Amino acid sequence: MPKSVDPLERQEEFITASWNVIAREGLAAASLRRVAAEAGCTTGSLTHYFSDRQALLTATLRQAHFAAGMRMQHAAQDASTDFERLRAVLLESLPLDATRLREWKVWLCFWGAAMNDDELSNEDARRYSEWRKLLRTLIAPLHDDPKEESHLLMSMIDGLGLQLARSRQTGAALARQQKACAAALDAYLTRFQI
Amino acid sequence: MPKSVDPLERQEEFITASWNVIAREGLAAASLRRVAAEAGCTTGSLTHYFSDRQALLTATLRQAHFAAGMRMQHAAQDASTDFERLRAVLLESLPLDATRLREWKVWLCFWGAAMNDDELSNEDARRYSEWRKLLRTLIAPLHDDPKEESHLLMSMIDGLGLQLARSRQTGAALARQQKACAAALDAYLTRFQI
DNA sequence: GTTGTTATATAACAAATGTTACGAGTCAAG
DNA sequence: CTTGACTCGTAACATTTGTTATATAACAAC
Repeated sequence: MPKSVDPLERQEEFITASWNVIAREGLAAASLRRVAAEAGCTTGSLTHYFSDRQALLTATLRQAHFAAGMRMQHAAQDASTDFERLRAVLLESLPLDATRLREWKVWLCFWGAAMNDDELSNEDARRYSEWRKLLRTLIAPLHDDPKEESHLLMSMIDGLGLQLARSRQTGAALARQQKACAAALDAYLTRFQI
Repeated sequence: MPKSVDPLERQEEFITASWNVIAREGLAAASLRRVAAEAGCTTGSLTHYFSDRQALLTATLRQAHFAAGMRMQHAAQDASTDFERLRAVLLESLPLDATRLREWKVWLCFWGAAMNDDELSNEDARRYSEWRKLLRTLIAPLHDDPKEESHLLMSMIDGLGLQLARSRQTGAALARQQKACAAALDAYLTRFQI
């Protein structure tokens, strides 16, 4: 009956477009018209797949969280020891390359918006809860107080990531700062005898 | 000649109004009309003191940074030892009461906006630089590598503060979380032998 | 009291936004 | 070939926004 289009695939196209607009121009710039233009069509198509601007933004954040979660899972797979598994996931979570840096910057925009948006706040809380759970699982075999340990470690990761996300450095200076953050993480792990 | 009004005082009234609107309804809601209404007047008066919306927001962030800086300075004063001075400043920097929690939430909004706003980004960078400088000064007499030490410590503070700012807890649960963060800071200081 | 500067309100303007409705086009099922 | 569901572009709508201009009111200097 219909035109042969995979709705799921089409939705993801719009989500990608939305993500790119937000990364390049900020959350406020992600209007329906702007996102539709980025996807190469008009609002008519966009509103056919997302009832609301709200729905589009929520789906965009959710998709990003899902992708990040998959990356974490993948990072945990090829590691021989418990410690190496934890370290691999932590390093994967930091914005140490361009893609993840962009991701952190977009997250930062969403965190600000989530202050006054229940849907975004819920999606944020869900991701946060899963991340905390994963961290506790990874720390459990390494420490006898995984709760406090993961609390501190999660805060450290957030702080290091936030620093890089807010940084205005580019090129070599940025790369140096990213290296310093990775080194800081290792220093933390060493001195905390994890 | 003029109507007897202290321009500086009037500006601060608008800055306070802007701050309150942002804290309550988010950065996007801080339109000229909304801020003017919060201050009990119309845009005519507001634009008389701030040429732009940009100027208003930048001034709002700058004022908040100034106030926070003063608080830090004050917290450092009544401390007997170097360690106590550091600890007092760190505790003052965390969102451990309603006022500072509000402050962190607003900052989070501004950080997101600063991703695509050079003026806000500059003001953010200035504050960040001063905060790092203060931390290094406070750590210097306590540790032989104040640079790396302050880097880790600053990240930890950012992470703990961010966690509280993003938290949706209220009432007793929030108070518990705030206590846990203060305790986590102390645990960090102890185990890092600072 | 006259004058000139300042403070503020009102209003207008174009631009942009979210949302909704409508219509044309597309393609598979019958 | 016809029918009908799905896709999507066009367009209209009321709101809201930043910005600017203008007019009125207040008040100090003289």
